[in-house]
Amino acid sequence: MTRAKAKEPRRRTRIQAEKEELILQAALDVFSANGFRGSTLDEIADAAKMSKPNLLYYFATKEAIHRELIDRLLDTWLDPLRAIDAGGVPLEEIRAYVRRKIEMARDYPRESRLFANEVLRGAPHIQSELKDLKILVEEKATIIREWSRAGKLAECDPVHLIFSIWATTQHYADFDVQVRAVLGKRGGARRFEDAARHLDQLFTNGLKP
Amino acid sequence: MTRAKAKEPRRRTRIQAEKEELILQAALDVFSANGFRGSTLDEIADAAKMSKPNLLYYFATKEAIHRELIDRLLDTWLDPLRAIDAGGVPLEEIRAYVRRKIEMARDYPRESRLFANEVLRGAPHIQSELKDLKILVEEKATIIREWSRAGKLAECDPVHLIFSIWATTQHYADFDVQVRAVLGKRGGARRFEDAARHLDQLFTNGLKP
DNA sequence: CAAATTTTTGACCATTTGGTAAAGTTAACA
DNA sequence: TGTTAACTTTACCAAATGGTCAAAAATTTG
Repeated sequence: MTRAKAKEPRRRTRIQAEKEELILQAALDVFSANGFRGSTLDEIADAAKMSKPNLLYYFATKEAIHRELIDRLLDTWLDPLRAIDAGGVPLEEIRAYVRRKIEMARDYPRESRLFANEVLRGAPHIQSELKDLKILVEEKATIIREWSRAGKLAECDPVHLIFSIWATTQHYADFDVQVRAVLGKRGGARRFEDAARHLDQLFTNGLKP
Repeated sequence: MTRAKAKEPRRRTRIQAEKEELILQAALDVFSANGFRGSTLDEIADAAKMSKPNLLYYFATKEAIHRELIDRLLDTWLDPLRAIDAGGVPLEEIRAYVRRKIEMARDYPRESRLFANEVLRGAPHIQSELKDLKILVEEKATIIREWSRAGKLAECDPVHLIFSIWATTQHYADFDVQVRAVLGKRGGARRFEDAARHLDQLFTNGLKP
């Protein structure tokens, strides 16, 4: 007995899996560059090399595509933060977190921009996710606060510290055009290495000579 | 003799000045929240409480409104950076720059978001301005490099340091929704003060205990 | 292979979009 | 105050937009 009722939903076909992935990649390009409202189904369909009705065969609405992208994004976006280990060496844990975040900015710039776009316009689609985020941040902030209290880390506001790490690292994805314009030729491929070295130094020692 | 030729352009009327300002304020609200492509003339007209054709009497196109906003923005946006003084006390100059930038994020969040939106989507309208920016950054980077060399400041990559200052401060304007969601009640009004204190500490001393 | 199912297409639609034309209304100045 | 220029409105347009539908083409399955 393989399938009892005809009404039972068929399992996803090979074509479904392939085309859905194709669409999501195309949509990630378009949404991350133009934001939700600034993107059109025609653009996404073009980028995915299929007709608009064909695209709408796989995703019912423009919102549905966007939602799927956001869901996938948030799933992995916070992994580096989750990985902060209360049992580790405090300063090393922070430095490793910064390193992981800058690697994400380098490897997933479109995801970073998708998220930035969303938050910039008031996070209309991720209100509930922001609550989870708050909980996670508070958990890690407590760990960092303990570290400071124990003298393993300089006195600091842990939540604002996390903001600073997000800001400095994601900057290299979100403001990439500006970063490359300012760095000029020098910015070619080395920019993420240079950034990583700079941030490591900054977060560790600051600027006091 | 008050005006020689009839063809000579009349000077701006009171109504022109008022309405143009009204439109620009409305457009700043809309563009900073939705980006250029995501904003509509109808929305801007609504926000400015006038009809769309009336709005187009003052600005020929949607682009014209946006351009005027961008021009005004860039005019003052870089003042804090320009103010860095080679003759000042190095660490104090940097700290003062951070302070000025966080004040701008607090007082001009819409402008910050307008700029962020523009850069996020590849800076299509400010290519030439990015060149000026590069020149200014290089000028100030040279100063900072000298300070480091003279032992007045820790060794650092000056350009990436400027990026870090931009990122950390503008974060409070661009990601305001997220910042407030994570801080919760505590974030009410104190968030900019707390951020200023935190950043001062971070950029001065880093995290090493 | 043929039937059943999935995928793709082309033609279409209502709404929204940026923008125009022309006539009507208000304000300024002589 | 009357005329001229500035301002505002109404009605409108062509193109783009998100989305639908039915039929055709391709694929899977018995």
